[in-house]
Amino acid sequence: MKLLVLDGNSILNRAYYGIKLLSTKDGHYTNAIYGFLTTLRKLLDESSPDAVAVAFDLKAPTFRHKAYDGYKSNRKGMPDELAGQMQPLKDILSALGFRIVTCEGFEADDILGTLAKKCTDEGYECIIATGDRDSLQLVSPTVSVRIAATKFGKPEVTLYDEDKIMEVYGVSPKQLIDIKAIQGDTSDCIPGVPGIGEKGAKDLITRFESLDNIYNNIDTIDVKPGIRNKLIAGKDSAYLSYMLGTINTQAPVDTDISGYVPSICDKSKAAGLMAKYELFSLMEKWGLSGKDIAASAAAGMTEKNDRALVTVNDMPLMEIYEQLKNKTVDFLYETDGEDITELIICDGKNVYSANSLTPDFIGFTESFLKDGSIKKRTHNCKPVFAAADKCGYRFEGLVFDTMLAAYLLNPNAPDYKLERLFGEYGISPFRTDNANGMESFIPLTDKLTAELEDKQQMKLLTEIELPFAEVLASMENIGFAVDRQGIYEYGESMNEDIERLRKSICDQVGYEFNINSPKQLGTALFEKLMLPAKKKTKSGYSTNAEVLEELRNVHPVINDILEYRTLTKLKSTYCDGLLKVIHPDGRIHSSFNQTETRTGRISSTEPNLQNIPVKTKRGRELRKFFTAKDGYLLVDADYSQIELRVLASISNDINMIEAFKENKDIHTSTAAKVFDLPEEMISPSLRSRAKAVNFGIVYGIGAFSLSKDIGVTRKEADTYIKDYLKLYSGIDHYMKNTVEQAKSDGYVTTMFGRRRYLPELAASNHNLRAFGERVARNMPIQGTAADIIKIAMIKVYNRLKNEKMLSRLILQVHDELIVEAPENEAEKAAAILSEEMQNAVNLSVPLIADAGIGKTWYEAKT
DNA sequence: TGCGTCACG
DNA sequence: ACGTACGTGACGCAT
Repeated sequence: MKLLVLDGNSILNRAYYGIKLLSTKDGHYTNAIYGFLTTLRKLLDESSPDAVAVAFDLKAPTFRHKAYDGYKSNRKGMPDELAGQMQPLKDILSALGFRIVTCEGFEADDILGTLAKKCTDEGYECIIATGDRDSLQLVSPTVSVRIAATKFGKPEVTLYDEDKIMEVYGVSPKQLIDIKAIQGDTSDCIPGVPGIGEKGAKDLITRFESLDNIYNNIDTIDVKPGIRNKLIAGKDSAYLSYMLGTINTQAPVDTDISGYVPSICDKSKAAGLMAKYELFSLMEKWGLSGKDIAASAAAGMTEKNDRALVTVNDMPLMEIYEQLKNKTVDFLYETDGEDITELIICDGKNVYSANSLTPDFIGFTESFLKDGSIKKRTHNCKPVFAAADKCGYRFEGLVFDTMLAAYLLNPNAPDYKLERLFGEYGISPFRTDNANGMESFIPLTDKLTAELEDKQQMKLLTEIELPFAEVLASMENIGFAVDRQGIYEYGESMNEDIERLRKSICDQVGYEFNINSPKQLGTALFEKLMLPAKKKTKSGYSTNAEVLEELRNVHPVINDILEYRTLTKLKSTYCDGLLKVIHPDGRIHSSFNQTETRTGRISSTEPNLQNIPVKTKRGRELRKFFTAKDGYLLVDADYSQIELRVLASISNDINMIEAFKENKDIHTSTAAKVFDLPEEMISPSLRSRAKAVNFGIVYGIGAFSLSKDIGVTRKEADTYIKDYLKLYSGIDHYMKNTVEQAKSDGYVTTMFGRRRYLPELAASNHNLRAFGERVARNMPIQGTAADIIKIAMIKVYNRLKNEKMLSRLILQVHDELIVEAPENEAEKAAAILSEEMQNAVNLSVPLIADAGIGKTWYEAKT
């Protein structure tokens, strides 16, 4: 018989602090549960015990042995985010078949000790798993301790047997109590002998074996007089500490070890609970499947899945098409990145499948996709739009997309893979043939539809995200023409300068090193050259531009390093990086991700075309190599101050609305108000301070950061903010109101109903909560602006198609749109672009978007 | 793989 | 008492 005993509290604690906060979409924290269960799984796999007991402290304050007032009084209570995970964990453990042991008046440690002793008495093996080292004293030839920690989200277990303890501590397990009796332990309020610490205690016990030995021979042992005096003075404390430090082995718990053999796992209950807490990755590890979730439907926990679908084989594809006309269907597909290679279509009863080997597949696919009378629901529609676009027709009749729907319901999710969504929404995913893929997909679409309707987000899906996917697909297909030779030569032209700077820097430092390594650079600057180090990072000195900027006048090498950084960044990320992704057609086809950001913006990857340099002269040069193809021009328009205009509108602030209605320069206008000067008196420096405040407001602001940004004292920055919020009292009111609302709802929304859940607002950690409050203030602004430009893009895209123009949208950079237009269409495209951008939505302030035209991005950007 | 850094809105 | 503005992606280094 082999017993595994866990110290539940300490393992839960380690798991909590070892894994970043995870939470379900409705804000329930789950990181500690996750960590505990992965640790337990690892322990079971490693030691295959016959019986398992999980010991927990009871909530009530507990005292070991006789009451002692100071005992554990300085231990902080556990944070709410952890406390809330305790009961769900116990429920899951019970469902998995494990027995939980608690004991009034005794700590988990005592339960471990009691069960370990019983095992020893019975001749059983006992494995203790715990997060802290108090239990090491229990180790014996048949009792081992496994110290469990969670590092980087992964469980780590270290085995401590008698040899290992001797190796690490140089004493036997029992002597650890003697050491602790002298050394004390502040976290457990064990006083020890005042004045003797870890080293002294260890030395004494190594030499004299035990506390008793020391005190029995206190006058004769070979120690310094100071130590002897401290020992004599601390004798009572030492023996009290010995008692406090000794784990009780007589706790009144059930010591019938056979009673801890796990009972049969209640699979549906366990699966239901894991689904409830969205711990899908754990389910597989615990041998639970989608069937178990389905089984938990009986308990009302998850969706039941009892559709009977009929797989239809051998029907000619065109007959299938006839069958589908005017119906609403669900379909799933495969692509090779270019064409659609497989289609599985279900009309609610029959499942039809076809692939590129089926006769007439291409013709069927086109008929099916472009027939708007067939209403379609799918998962991840963008590649379908892209495939249709490549074949020269439009994909029509799309009414639902589970990927986009799930993103709208919760933009915080780790991904939107179908498999994960089946789990999250409690639907059996684990049957593999085509028809049964549908059996899962149909209830998923039904469930997501109901949730979107419940949250009034259906319009957001059908009027924004679905048509927007088509726009993105088109932009990806078209791509952005570049001057390959130009980029190459630009990159080559930097080589000399980079090498010159590298030499100069190494010369000045005095030895050769890799300037690209922040670690080596830190050593060179702050140890070799002895420059004053300002900030530190986790792994050493900080060497970022902000730090270096302050050292500019301290040493001439700094200038060279800053320039070296700029040039190598341009070379590696932009020249080398872009050259790698130019397609044979001479164009760059970035991917636009529609489900990546928490705010509703899109992101751009491989390459990222949303961060092409513009701020510095040298960087901006790169934009001369982003061009229109022969006979075409680029048309570029960007919104002026869209976020502040959105803020003015949603906060309904009269002063800011007024400023925008009069089409004033908002930063000058703000400066005039905050500094109480006429607008003509506003210097560039005052304007730029006001600009920083305006930005800060949008980001959720703090006086410290603002002062750092604009180089004034914290107090001054604080005054600016206060004055600002007094002047724009509507904004002040709106910000307070938004945070309050977010705290009661658990989420914030944009003007168009896009949501972001903010579990951070419930955190007890001050910084995390403050972060949540800033996000609450920022997301509705950034997100509404993102909604608006999406609407504008849909309008521009359709207008260009409807007017039978050859001009096409090719890029969006958050508040900027670029169209590639035939030379003779450019003026008209520019007019359409600014018109549709300005009229995309109706705010209580005007939206302004000015367009520019040029052969390159550099020229076209106004 | 995580970190530090830096490019953009 | 505590740390310090929102949202992204790519690169090179070090582990």
